[in-house]
Amino acid sequence: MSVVTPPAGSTRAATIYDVARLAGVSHQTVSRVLNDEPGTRAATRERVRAAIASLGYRRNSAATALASRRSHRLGALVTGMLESGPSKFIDGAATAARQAGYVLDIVSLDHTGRDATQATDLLDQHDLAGVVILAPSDQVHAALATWRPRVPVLVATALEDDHTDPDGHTGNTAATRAAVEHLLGLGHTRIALVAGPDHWASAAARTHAYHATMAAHRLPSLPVIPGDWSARSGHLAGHALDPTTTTAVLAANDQMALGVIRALSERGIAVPEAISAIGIDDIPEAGYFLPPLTTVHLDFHGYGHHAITTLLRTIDPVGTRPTPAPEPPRLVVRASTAPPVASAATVAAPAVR
Amino acid sequence: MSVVTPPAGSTRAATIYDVARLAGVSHQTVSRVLNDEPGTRAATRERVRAAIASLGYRRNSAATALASRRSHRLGALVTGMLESGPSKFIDGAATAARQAGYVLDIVSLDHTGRDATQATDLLDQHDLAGVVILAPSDQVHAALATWRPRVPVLVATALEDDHTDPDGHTGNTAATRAAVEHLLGLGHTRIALVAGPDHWASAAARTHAYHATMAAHRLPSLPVIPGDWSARSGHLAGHALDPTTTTAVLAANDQMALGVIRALSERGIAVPEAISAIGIDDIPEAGYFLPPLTTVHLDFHGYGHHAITTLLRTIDPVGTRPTPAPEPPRLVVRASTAPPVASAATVAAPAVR
DNA sequence: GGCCACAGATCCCTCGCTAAC
DNA sequence: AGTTAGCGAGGGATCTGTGGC
Repeated sequence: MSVVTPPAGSTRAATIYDVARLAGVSHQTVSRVLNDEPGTRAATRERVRAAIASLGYRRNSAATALASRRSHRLGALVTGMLESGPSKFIDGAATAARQAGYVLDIVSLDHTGRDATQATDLLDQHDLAGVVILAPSDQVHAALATWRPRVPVLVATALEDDHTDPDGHTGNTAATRAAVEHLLGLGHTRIALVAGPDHWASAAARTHAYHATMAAHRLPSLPVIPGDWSARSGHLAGHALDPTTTTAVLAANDQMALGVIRALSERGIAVPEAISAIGIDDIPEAGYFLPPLTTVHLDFHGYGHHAITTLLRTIDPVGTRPTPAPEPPRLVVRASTAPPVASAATVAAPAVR
Repeated sequence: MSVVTPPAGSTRAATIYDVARLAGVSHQTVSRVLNDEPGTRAATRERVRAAIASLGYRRNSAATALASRRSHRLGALVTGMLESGPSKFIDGAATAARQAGYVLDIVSLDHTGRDATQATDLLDQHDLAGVVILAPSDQVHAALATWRPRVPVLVATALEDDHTDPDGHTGNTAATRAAVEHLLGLGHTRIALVAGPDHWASAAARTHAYHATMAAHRLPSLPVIPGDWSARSGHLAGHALDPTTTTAVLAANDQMALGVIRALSERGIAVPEAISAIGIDDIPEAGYFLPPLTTVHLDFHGYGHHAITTLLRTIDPVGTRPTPAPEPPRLVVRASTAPPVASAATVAAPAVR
């Protein structure tokens, strides 16, 4: 891990004036060539291009930004980068940004929203063309409420999106519904939820969707078992589960589902024979759990990509290519779910076989 | 997922000239106050501060960068953001950058090094103070070979680091050695390796360390089983394993270890009773696998943090606080490893009990 | 009253580029 | 196609006021 510093006496970087002199044109002509503006003869353009190449000229984006009052930088205010969802989102966003010739400035924030002011200061300061906020927490929302950004802002995973929009923009609602209905379809009626942390918007959306789906099928929700996305919290939840009143568990993400399965295994409760377990997200490892986890695939990479292109479209309506829509949530049935056994567990509903 | 655009007629952002007029001083005085330079009376300074606050002034970083030829931006050229290691590394890096008042510009690159030129162009262009490269692949290295950056560059996870430095800066060597020696200590001698993709520097380092550690103990290496970091490839590897000549498996990361364990379970081979399995990385889920995975914890977050502060120290030797060193790799013994059974498996070495 | 030293504030030019003429 | 004038800041030289002798 060593730092390589460029040679100290390295010559000053070339400017458009240097290029202009070498090509025998005015600096404005160089500017025109750089920006693909009309008004230069093909021959001139070629001469300029050659000069650019021979000098190794790179445009100075600070000067460009200053003069044009535009920049090719996008900000991303991010919470929970370590979670698999957010990190895939960022990857998709960074990729989309780069494809469009932008860089993504990452400003990470913890979920408490502490230092939110410092973060928004940074964003305000660094002349960005737009900002994507992936701040799934209420507290971050609150901390950001007073912020008056000067550039277009896209808030991904906002609470309201998922509650009001039946399609669930970030897929939370649709994914949760798919999971619950899969269990319902197998014949389960006593379905427990291990929820994500309340203050995360997507956790709240999933919890909400669980209740809504159960209600839509005229089934009572079971008391929600709280979790914090981690396998550890799923493990705790799995120990708290009452196998006499529950035949299936929906964990709000795959990591918690893993913890639940391990807890049940410790208690000698077989999955899926005694209790079915299902997750949400479809992390790459989910298919290799014991048993392989039934879950709902979510296209976080696509959401990130889509967020950036959506943002870019309002910044630069003409220059932005249409973006492929993210894939809708997709149920992936593996081996952790099965029909309930006709046993004491099915207290309320008559056993159907 | 909607874009909020600031009111169209929003007033032009305040400049230092506006601040100066309001405070009744020259713009240069404002500049001094902004940069905490000496030479302003306390009373004047307060007046300027008040004007700044009342106008909501934010300095324009493009103008600052242009005029001062310095920026508060760091670039990160990143490959494999989806892997858990890199994403933690970036989180640590982004946090460290923000603490130092910098933002991290992420430019993501796929591991083939395709588009490397466009990526380095982006980096060259965006007047950065320095660049961190987390490009663990040979191909990226090759693509970058022709790049002559103008700013200090820190290459994390370079091949040579791990091979020449016994401490293994990124922990690969030390972690691998710890894993192998743990198995050795349990009495295993027939230890197989499921390797990461060759072209990743850290995979190569781990493979190298495996051979070196075996050799140091005068034990033959077993043929290396190739993998690609994924649980899927671990699963394939687990099926390829010969249980008659192998008593333990080291997987180069935890995901592959998961796949191996699942494959062995499918084949009716008990872990750890028949074959021990160990991973590297200690992902948060590792403790909840069945059985809980013995692995080596790696402080990726710390590496990222450390990379940035190391880079900043060469950029701004005085202004950078000393950084806490990343934690060294640490063996985490859980339940997937056990002494070998005295059976046919121990062909070469006499069974020790 | 004149001279100097010096902090405190100002003036002008510059950075590299875009935009209007 | 070229000329000229900014964009918003920083850097150094320069001016102003104060106090000491």
